[in-house]
Amino acid sequence: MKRKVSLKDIAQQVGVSTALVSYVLNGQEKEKRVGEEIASKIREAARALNYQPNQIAKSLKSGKTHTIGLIVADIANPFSAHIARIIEDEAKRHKYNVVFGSSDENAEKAWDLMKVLLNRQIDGFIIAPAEHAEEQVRYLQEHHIPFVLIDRYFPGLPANYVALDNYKAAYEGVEHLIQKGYKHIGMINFKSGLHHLQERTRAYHQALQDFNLPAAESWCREVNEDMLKEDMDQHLQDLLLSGQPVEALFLASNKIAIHGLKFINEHKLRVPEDVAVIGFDETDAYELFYRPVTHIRQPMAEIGRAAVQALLQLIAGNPEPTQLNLAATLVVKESC
Amino acid sequence: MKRKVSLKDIAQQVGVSTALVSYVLNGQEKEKRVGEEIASKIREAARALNYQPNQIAKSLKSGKTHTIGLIVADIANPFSAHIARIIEDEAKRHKYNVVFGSSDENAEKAWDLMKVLLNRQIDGFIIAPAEHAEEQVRYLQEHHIPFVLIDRYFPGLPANYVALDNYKAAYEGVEHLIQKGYKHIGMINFKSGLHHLQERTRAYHQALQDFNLPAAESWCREVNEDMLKEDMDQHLQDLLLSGQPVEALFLASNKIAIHGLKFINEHKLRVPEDVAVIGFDETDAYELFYRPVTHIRQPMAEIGRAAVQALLQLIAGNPEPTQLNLAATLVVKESC
DNA sequence: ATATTAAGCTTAAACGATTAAACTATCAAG
DNA sequence: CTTGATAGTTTAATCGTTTAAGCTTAATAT
Repeated sequence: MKRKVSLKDIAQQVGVSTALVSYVLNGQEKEKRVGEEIASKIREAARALNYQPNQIAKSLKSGKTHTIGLIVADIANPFSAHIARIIEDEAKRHKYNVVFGSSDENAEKAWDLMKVLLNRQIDGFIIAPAEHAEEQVRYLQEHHIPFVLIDRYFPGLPANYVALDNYKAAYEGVEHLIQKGYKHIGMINFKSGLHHLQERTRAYHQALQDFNLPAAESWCREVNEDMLKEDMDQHLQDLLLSGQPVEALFLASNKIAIHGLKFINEHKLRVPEDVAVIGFDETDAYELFYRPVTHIRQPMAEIGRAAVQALLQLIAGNPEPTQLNLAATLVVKESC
Repeated sequence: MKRKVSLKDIAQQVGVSTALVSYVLNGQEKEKRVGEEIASKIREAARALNYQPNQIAKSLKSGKTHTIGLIVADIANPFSAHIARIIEDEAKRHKYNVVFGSSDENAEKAWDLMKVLLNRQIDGFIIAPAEHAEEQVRYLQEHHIPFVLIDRYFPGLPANYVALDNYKAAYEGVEHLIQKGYKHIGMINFKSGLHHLQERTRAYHQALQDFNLPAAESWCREVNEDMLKEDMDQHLQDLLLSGQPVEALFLASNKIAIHGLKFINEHKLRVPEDVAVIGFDETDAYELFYRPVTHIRQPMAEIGRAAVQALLQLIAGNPEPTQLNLAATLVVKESC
């Protein structure tokens, strides 16, 4: 790589010290009263040499990198990709960059990633924490490193977060099924200690109870992320093809829903006649399924923007707590 | 943020110079013959203080950041997200990090991004170039900045790239339709000057000609990326619902295919009876459509890995040219 | 006894920028 | 003719590392 043009080169060319060059190029010529003539010579030379400041050097001096570290749960999930993009855009609006990592729902990997990003002196974090990532959160707090959690948080561990009101969102979803007249309602969720997922299950149970509907334990199933297909097939078999199939199914995430819809296709079940479906999050699949799927949509743009804004506040030294549980939207289509 | 522990702190604690600390922590104690005792004291102190080297300072010194700049065309497209993830993983295997940007198919934005990343002293680029990005490529060449193009390249502009053999891939797709007995075959592609897209159209025409099939100009349509829905609806209306509809449709990208499938759903057309479909790239949609969609799959993992490996070669100073046109796989399902 | 070598450590410059402090020249006021 | 202010510039330290070169001290060879 051709050696880059530095302040020194400009200084030499114009015949001044690097200090002057720095002042001029940072628009401090007034405060530091740099001579008109010299100033324009410097600007001229900078342009001629196509000077590009070395951000590494700048960062070393200032301790600021104007960079946000983003750790998402699984970049292969469109949810993560979408929110990453929003965060990138919002950050860019504020002249911040984003560097990325995916923890793949693995606290260990998330920890490594955090270390790597910290060594790169990022100014703060936006993190979708994995299960068992409490220690990580505490580390950040103890070291006074600005961060905002998104999508998930740990109820026992006060921290800034921007998330969904998962209980309310799920409740409304189940309520919708109930109002449509379904009585035997099943649910599939991830088996996970993550609070935001548990809230969805809690809402499901509560809604059934509030409306005095029958609730069999066997109607609420949990699948392992790492053997999703096998688990899904097993549970769907039980729920949909057994002697007493459920009439409606609440699928508590986009990945779960995708598998569910595939299963339904494969077994030529009719939606909503054989089984009504309601999904969570977004995926092309919902619109593309032969009967577009009613689903619970998260306010992605709001989450992303609020997270960036909260983080930048923190970085600026403004410790206003941000703890948002935003509302979801029920998108009614034809699947129930 | 609490001030971080530096080499100096360790040096002070142990009572030696920073040089020794640096040697020990970089495993040069043998070459630089550091005393056994001191060395272990240094390691001890480093652990006790939880020393994390400041990568910014390291980079400033070495001129290396161990970071690859990745510019994808549109991070919202699963194609980009997927390849980004593969590149990230592969880079990580080689102890490299990846910083990201999305050009949103806009050469201007790509240029800005490149400047930003360059100022951060990334060691090299992997770029999916936007249309009209030739100047950018030339800039990189002139400045001897290591880079590898992916997915697309400019035929007139020799550069390293890892891409698909789009002509062959598309030809095989159309050939498949022909062998299935379809005679009136339409195609929808993006209106774009990008070579890789044009190759798909060229293959379509050539295949029809080679097999002596009728080819009406009006069967090959082009849509604008920025008004995709409107254009698609218009053309699909013409192709599928006119007096003389086509029997089969080659949809030349995942986004185009998704819109196409939605249209087909909305208008209750039967696949493949009313219209056979073949898609390009990957999307959940293909598996999820009520009749799983035959499609042309790109070897994502190979592309990503080859690109990283080629780039690291370049960075290491090894100027072997890499110009790969990899083969696609025809994934046969039930849509034709 | 003297030179040589090796071991074990420190010094200081360098990377590229920022910035407080010092310096010089010019001019005005007392 | 001082003194002081002002404008315009340079000097040098600093951020946290790396690393060539230099410095001791002790051991070994001649």
